[in-house]
Amino acid sequence: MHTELQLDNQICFRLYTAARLVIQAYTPMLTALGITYPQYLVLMVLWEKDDQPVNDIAHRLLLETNTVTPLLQRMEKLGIVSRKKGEQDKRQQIVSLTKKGKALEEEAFATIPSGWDQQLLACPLKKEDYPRLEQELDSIINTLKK
Amino acid sequence: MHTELQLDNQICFRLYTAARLVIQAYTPMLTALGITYPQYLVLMVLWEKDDQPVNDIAHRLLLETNTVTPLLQRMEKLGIVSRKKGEQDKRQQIVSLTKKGKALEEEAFATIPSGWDQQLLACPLKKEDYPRLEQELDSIINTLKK
DNA sequence: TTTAAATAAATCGCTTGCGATATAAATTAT
DNA sequence: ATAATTTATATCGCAAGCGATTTATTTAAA
Repeated sequence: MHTELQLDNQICFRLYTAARLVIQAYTPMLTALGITYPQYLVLMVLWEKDDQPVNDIAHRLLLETNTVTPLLQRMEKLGIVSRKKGEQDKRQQIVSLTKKGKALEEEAFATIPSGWDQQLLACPLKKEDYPRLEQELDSIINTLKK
Repeated sequence: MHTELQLDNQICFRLYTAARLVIQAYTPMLTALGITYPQYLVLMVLWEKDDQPVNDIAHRLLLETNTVTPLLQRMEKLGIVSRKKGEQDKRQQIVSLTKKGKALEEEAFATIPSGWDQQLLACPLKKEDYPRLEQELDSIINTLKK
């Protein structure tokens, strides 16, 4: 019986589970908007700065282009982004928000932050605990990203 | 520009990213053992207690059986677990470690804990920070699980 | 300049994760 | 006991993730 190999001692299992459950908690709100969680992430990137090449979006999300390209293709089919070949660098695909993609920002703002607060009402984690938690997650992320 | 909808303010994005990167850090060690991360989770459950029905494994991992069943089928094909119909309750499938599945515990113990420590050498998170981090993740998990 | 190396996306194959549904066995209700 | 309900798995379809490879374009080198 190796305690290092017990599920209860695994920070990784907690991260994996917390991430899944938090995404599940977002899902009903996102489904109402017609999008998935990774699509929501792409939208947040583009709401911050429109007209970005695939690579920049992928880097911002710490994902590979072989994940992001199909994601963007699905989003294009949904009519929330458009893609066009880059002017200076023809290898690039510049991704832009459509009118529908831009409109989703207000829809998301109207439902998601408040809905999320609801979900955490019963959580013993207090508002003042979040900054440290975020910092600690960031230090894990920064240590492991290449 | 809604700050609530910025990527940098999303605890969820941090959890999602940290989980992915930590799993990526485990992957080379697991690949050497011939398994994936979710398969490793199932093995940890069975190393703790062998001969469990699918449902118990799924509950322990907070996963649905429609995720766990195919996972177990792949593990059976790999020869690390076996499944047999339950004696008392014939609806159940009792999952057991094979000799190979049991042997993997020592192999994992020999490589994974030390390999993981290596990965985090450069991480500013100190050993004494982990218990609180684990507690905070647990309170998120416990709040969101049904 | 012509070639070689690097870069940006895309494609392929496979494993997860999960909503929805189906099937079989056990439990409860009538 | 027979029917209705619940429970344990399994199956199906689709969206991610990601390793590996491919294609097009750009940059660097010979």
